[in-house]
Amino acid sequence: MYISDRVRPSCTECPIRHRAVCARCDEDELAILDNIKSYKSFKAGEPILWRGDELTYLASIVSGVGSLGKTMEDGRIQMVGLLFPSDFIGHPGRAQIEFDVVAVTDVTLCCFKRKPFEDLVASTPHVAQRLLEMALDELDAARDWMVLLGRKTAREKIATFIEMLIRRQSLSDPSSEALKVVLPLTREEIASFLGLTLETVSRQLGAMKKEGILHFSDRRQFEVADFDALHIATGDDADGGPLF
Amino acid sequence: MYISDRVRPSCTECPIRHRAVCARCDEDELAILDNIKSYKSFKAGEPILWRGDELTYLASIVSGVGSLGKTMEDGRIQMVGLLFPSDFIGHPGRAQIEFDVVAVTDVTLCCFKRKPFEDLVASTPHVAQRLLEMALDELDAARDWMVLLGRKTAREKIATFIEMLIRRQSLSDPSSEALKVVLPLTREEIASFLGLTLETVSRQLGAMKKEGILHFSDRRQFEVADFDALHIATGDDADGGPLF
DNA sequence: ATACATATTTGATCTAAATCAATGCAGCTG
DNA sequence: CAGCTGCATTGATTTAGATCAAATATGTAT
Repeated sequence: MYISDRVRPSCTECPIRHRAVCARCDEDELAILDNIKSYKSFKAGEPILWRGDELTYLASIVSGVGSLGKTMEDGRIQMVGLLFPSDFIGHPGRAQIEFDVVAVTDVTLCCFKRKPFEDLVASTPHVAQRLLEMALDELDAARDWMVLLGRKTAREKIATFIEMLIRRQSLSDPSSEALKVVLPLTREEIASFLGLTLETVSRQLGAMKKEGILHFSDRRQFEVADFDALHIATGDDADGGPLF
Repeated sequence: MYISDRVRPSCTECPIRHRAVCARCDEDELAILDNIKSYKSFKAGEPILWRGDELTYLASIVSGVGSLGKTMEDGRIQMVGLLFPSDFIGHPGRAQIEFDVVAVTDVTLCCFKRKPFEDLVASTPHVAQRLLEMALDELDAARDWMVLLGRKTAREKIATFIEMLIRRQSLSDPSSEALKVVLPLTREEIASFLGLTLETVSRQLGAMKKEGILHFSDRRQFEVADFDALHIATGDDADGGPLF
């Protein structure tokens, strides 16, 4: 199975502190980060930030899964990203956030005070470069997701989503059995992520179960029994770029 | 009408050289950039880069309009961005490009040799920071576009697209009459950008003409006669974030 | 002008997925 | 254990937009 080494190669380094950012930091820089950090926890379902909120902190996810999304005036929701451990929240250099951040499962964040963090970015070129790399990875991932939203069928969306979950799960826990998948999201949340409705998600998962591609042990837990069929169903070519 | 000052505020500065990157460069840095730059031109319709191409240059658009997109195995195409003057092509720190770049109109690029450009980024913190800002702007724009692709109706997509064009046109040419729009794209290209088919694009434009929202002087040129109606049709709230 | 290629419009039909509407199934709580 | 409450499935129906199919401009080359 294809696992990208391009997506946040540093995310298993520096496991205790703030993995995403500090990959190349020396002890002095780590000390600064430690000084301005604090941990915060959120229960599943709780909003973390709302569109337009003033950002006094930037944060990186320590544990749990969050979502980044936008709600339209009439209530339609589109998720634009899932936040896994080591993912970053907030833009250095921006005082506001443009999207809603919600805790999907219980979430723990490592928060950095914005002002001193930005000072560190300004005075430490390799941190700026690391953040640039991360932003560019996310930009590519967002664009791949645009292809999914604009052109893929329901089946292809679901298959792609499952492949992405597998990739992210084995990245954050390389010891885990690769083909056992735990869905952190409800059908409705999956639907908001894929630009579908919850019924369509349910039907497609049901169909893939009936076809023997997935073996469910529970409504939120299954094993991929036929990875080739799953991959073919994504509509991507063999080495299709990594999504998230 | 709402014009964002967040989108590339520097794009009218430094008009002769390479506006996007050099906003804060001093004369020495500009000299380095001048040294490693060269101009290249492409005719409308020509491919500029293909997915997987080795990048020996990074570039910024001087004139014309380009597109960034991905083609699926079976030929389905999704554009993931339009490239206007001052937009940047290629990721510093990446040897390959993940998307197809095509000249939509005749295009002139200002190309920088990759290696020395990356050296400049590494040794010049404010350039890295500028690139980070640009990447984060594009990331927000890409995410807003995900909302469009995942949740908006055909009508909303078209209206949003026209608003975006107005914004970009008046950014690159503030003297232009804001509500006169020249479509640089064919119906088919608009469709690939919006996740629609060309017939649907044609029908929606036709309907907006009949409803008096747009006055066409030519198939590729029209005036927005009723901006409020257009904005309402986007489905965004009043101060809806800037798209591209 | 004539012919040809390329965009565009317009109409008729089809279909994937949305919507509407129950019903089923866990995990909790009292 | 009975009764909620919040997911999840399943079925019937509708519909926005895709697909299929001409017809009509527009532009360019001969």
